[in-house]
Amino acid sequence: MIHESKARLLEAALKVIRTKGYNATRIEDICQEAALTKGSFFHHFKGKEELALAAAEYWSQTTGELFENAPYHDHADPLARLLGYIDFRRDLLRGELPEFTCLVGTMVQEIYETVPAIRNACESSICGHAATLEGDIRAARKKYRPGGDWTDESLALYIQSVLQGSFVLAKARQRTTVAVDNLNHLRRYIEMLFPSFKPETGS
Amino acid sequence: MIHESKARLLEAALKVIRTKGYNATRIEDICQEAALTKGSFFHHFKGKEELALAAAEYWSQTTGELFENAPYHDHADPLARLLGYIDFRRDLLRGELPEFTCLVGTMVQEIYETVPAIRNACESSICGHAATLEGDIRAARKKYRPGGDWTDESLALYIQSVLQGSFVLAKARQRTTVAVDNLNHLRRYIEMLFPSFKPETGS
DNA sequence: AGGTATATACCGACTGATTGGTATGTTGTC
DNA sequence: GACAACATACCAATCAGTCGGTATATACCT
Repeated sequence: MIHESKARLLEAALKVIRTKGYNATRIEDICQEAALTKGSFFHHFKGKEELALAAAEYWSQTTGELFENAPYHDHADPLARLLGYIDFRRDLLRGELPEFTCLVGTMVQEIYETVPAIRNACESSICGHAATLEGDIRAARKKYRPGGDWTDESLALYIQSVLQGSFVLAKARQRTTVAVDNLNHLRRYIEMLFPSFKPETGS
Repeated sequence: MIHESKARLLEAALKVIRTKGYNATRIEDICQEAALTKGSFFHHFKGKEELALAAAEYWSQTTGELFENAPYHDHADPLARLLGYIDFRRDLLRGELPEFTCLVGTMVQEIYETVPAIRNACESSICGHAATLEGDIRAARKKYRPGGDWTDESLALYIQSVLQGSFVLAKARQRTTVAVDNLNHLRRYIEMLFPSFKPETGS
């Protein structure tokens, strides 16, 4: 089991980095947010970069669990599961921006050229999550045989791109509505990609 | 007319910020890139924040001109112009990442909560650019009368979101292919949104 | 033409504040 | 007493911003 103070530091890191970005985040900001001191911080982490790696790992795990346990998996139909994922993502767009924004998407923009280790961690996190959608996409394709020249992977990554872009625009506009509208566009696209699919009644 | 050294500093700022992000960019990095000194920098700009605002303004202007003079405006059909824009954006995805990546999209992720003035400038830049698409979208809608519950503005912003998200994913994967695939998905979506449109022959 | 005043453009040494990281504790627990 | 978990004082490096100074150009006066 992970130590409580370490978990507090990681939670604090998520909050501060998602708010101020990685580079502007001072180690003492995180300590303050976690109500601990630098002594404790450097006891648990070698330095800022190791924290970022741990935070990305922690992020992958916690969000992974969130999506694993999400209700959209209950649909019998694979395409319904995929659309359910979109709806679930849309429902997550609540509260303040740093609460629903993506940690690794924020970090990778800053360090993609300068800190390869963090970039790799961000890539794993994003692409690993995208990969969880590929099974349903493949199954939906097999079932509904849609046309079009695209791969399962490219659609999964497209979905993630729309999400990441929605966060950027939401930050620029300081409003959530753009993100909601975008997910509605995305949902419509996926529905149109599978014209032979008839949506179930109900939510 | 803008002073040559000031323009050099702005160009240098674009390059460095797009590579390292805003916060990690040191004023001396920019001076070095521009082959000038801090004395010159502080002669032209009050400080880092004023530089960021000037850079955003400069970015809006130069990219504005690029798109104004782009060939996609030559199409007679408004939807062909919109699709031409997508193709044009796809053709821009050449060279190294910092060369085709968006300055203001990069900056806004870092400072959206901490520097309102820069955030406003980024919002203006992105939304101002998006607004240049709305005319063609509106005209295409009038001409082709598509169904669906969406607004001109939301589609324009969706297009920008896909672009911004593509940059994030491209940075994470260190490859351009994701971005190209995404624009192909986006193009397909727009084509499907307007089912009564028959694409012209040719490019 | 010569002289001088003023402003712009630029240089580079310096400073003060910040901050990542360290070193040295102190406390609690097995 | 040994070690983990934290605290605190401190150090060294970095960097935004300052400041005094130089070079060049233009304008104005005599």
